[in-house]
Parts: sequence; structure tokens; C-alpha cells
Amino acid sequence: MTRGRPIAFSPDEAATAAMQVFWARGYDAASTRDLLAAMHISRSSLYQAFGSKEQLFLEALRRYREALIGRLGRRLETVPTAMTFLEALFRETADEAGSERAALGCLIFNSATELGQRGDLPSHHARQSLAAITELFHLAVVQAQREGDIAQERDAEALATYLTMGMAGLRTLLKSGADIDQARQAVGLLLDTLRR
Amino acid sequence: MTRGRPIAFSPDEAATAAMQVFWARGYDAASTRDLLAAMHISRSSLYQAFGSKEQLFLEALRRYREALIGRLGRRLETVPTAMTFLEALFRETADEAGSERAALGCLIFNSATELGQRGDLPSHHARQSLAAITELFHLAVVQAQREGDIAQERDAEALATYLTMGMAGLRTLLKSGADIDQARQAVGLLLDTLRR
DNA sequence: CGATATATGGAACGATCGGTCCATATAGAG
DNA sequence: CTCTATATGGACCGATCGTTCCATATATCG
Repeated sequence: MTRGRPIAFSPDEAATAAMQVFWARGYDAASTRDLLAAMHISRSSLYQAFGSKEQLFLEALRRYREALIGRLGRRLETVPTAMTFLEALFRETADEAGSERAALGCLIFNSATELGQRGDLPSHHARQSLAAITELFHLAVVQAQREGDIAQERDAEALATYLTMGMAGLRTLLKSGADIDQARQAVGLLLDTLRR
Repeated sequence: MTRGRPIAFSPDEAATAAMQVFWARGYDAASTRDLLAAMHISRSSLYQAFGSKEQLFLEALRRYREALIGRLGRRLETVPTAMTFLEALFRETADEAGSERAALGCLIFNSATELGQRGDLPSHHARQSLAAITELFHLAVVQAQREGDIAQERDAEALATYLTMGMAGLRTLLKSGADIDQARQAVGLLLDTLRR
């Protein structure tokens, strides 16, 4: 079937490595040389397989988003109640305070803040990814309403936006070195709003 | 007294112009050429007067912080109650949704997210500036407690951190194109927490 | 008037950027 | 085996980065 020399690396692993570089350094600050080193491929292979730095980023962001939303979506189905899902998610994030993981943040929030105002494809995809997070929060809120943990008459869309805002703010706090007590207290107040 | 050729520009105006460039483009993305064009001075004058791009940024951030904190602090003293101050601040920010002003964001939150994880001077000053915002919120919360709008037994520090988190999240929402209704609803929920 | 000290404009520097190009390697097809 | 098609390594490109340097302009001091 296929002719010519076969690929000598796993595009999957390479894309994952690229994702980690974009995650740690940001879109602009991640140089193609950084990416090549992490992906363990040559410059030719990068451009052959992914086209450009921009397209590679879109692929990396897509993978991150699908992995995150997929993982959280599955967890939402597994967990006893949607309310415990939301509580655990925010509390676990708060507990990252001070760690290297906290300094990394979330690729989606990182990208939304870095690229939010540009009009290019990366900016558009970052916004869409943020919207996907809000959608997931919306699912969780609606489920919590069904389960009786959030009053039916409350606006699920507004609560979902509020949770996205809270997570974005929490990520900012963690990135600027908030300690674990500060993060936990702020998250506690955030979650109080859900029950009212 | 002084010898030699006198300066031909206002360092004050030049620093203000630089601040606006850093505000709009971010620290890394603001090139010295961008800065020179906005400041209307020559490359030599920039390095003569400010030393380096890094020092110029520190000066710009300092001016922004002092102007912001000063303005808000004065407003807090002028306004009828601290609670109305907080409400007006968040509601007015939400109402920026969709505007160019919203796309700009706040230099302090922008810098905290861009530089939060680096160990250099700009990073350190960005964190300090974020802490200054939390301090202002703390002042407002304590005053609101004195004025009877927030219960005395509530943790003023935790509420201050919560407000900083909320403003950071709101800025992120605005940067990623949230519309005015979303922003207003999220802010409404945020402010509900103050009264509980 | 020099003499001196600072400011300015702009050329130039080495480093790094994303991307291209080409010679070479390596597979399958006939 | 030859032919063909794709992959790879790495030199190279022009653009841009922050910064330095130097000749020149412009002020004050004696």
C-alpha cells in the first residue's frame, strides 16, 4: 500500500510531548526548538507531520481539551452526586497550592488568558475550550439540580459561568503563589454559593 | 548645577506610554521597538533613562499599581459604604464586557498570569501587586463589617482572597469574550457571597 | 570663548525566532 | 536488483529580539 520510508516516531507521543511544552511555557514562549527537543524528532519531521507551530498547538490543545473533558465527564458519571464531583474538583485544585502542578495551571485557562484577545485560530480554539469547560459545569449543575443538591429554580447557566469564573480565578491565585489555606478558604466560599 | 545636554522628553509621559504598551501586549510580547514608538524617544534615551526593558516594566507596573490602588482607595473613602464600593467595582467591570477595555484587562492580573511562575523580578513584582489588590479588598471588607453590611464573625482575609479570585476570574471571562449578561450574572452570584 | 558632561539618533551586534530546502536514508512495489 | 515515494537530519533563510556603541548635538561651567 504505502510507499516510501515509514515514520520513525509515534505522532501520538510527539503531540503529547508538544502539549506539555505548550502547557509549561505558553504558546508564544514555546519555541520550535523547545518543541523539537521534547518531541525527540527533527525539524523536518515536525513540519512534515504537523505543518506549523500553530497547527501543532491546535492539535495539542485539542488533545488536552478532549482528555480533560473526557476524564471529568467520566468522573461526573461515576461519582455519587454531581455536587460531590464539583466539591472534589475545586478542593483538589485548591490543594495543589504551592506545588509544581499549581505553577503549571491548566492549558485551557493559560491559553484563554494569553490568546483571548487575538483574532487568530489559537485564540478561537482557546475560547472554545473554555466554553467546553463551562458546558461541563452546566451538565454538573443540572445534574445536581436533578439530585436535589441545587434548587431547581436557580439559573444553571449562570451558575456554570460562575464556576468557570471561579476556576479561572483559582488558577490565577495558584499561579501567583497563594498558599493552601488561602486557596481552600476561597474555594469554600465559592462552593457555598452552590447551596446558597 | 547640572551639566550636559538636558533631557528632551518627559520621563513621566514616556513611562506612562510604556505602561500602556505593556498593558496591551504583555511583558514578553511588548518589543522595545513597540515601546520606542509609543514613547516617542530614541533607543539610546530609553536605555539611558530606564536601564533595560525589565526595569522599564517594573517602573510601568509600579505606576499602574499606585494609580489603581490610589484611585480605588480614594473611592473607598468617598463612597457611602464599602459594600456599595465593592458592588459598583464588580458591576462596572462586568459591564465592560465586549469592549476594547475588557480585552485589555488589568495590567496586574495580566502580569500575574503571564509571569506568575517565573522567578525573576517582574514575576515578583506582579505577585506583590496582586497582593496589594487583596489588601485593598481586605480594607473594604473590614470597613463593610464595621458598617454592618458584612457579619463581624466572617473571615475578612478569606473574603478578600475570594474577591481577588473573583476579579481574576472575571477578567479571564471578559478576555475570552464573555457577553455582558454572563458577566453580570456571575458577578451577581459573586456578590451574594458577601452578604451570605 | 573653550572645556566638559549628558542626551540623542541610528548603525550594528550576537542570539534567537519560525520556516524552508536539499541531500540522504529507508521503506515498499515491480 | 531498480524505481519510487516518503522521512529525516541539519544547514540555512530573512526577520526580529534586547542591547551596545559611537559619532554628534546641546546644554552648563570656568
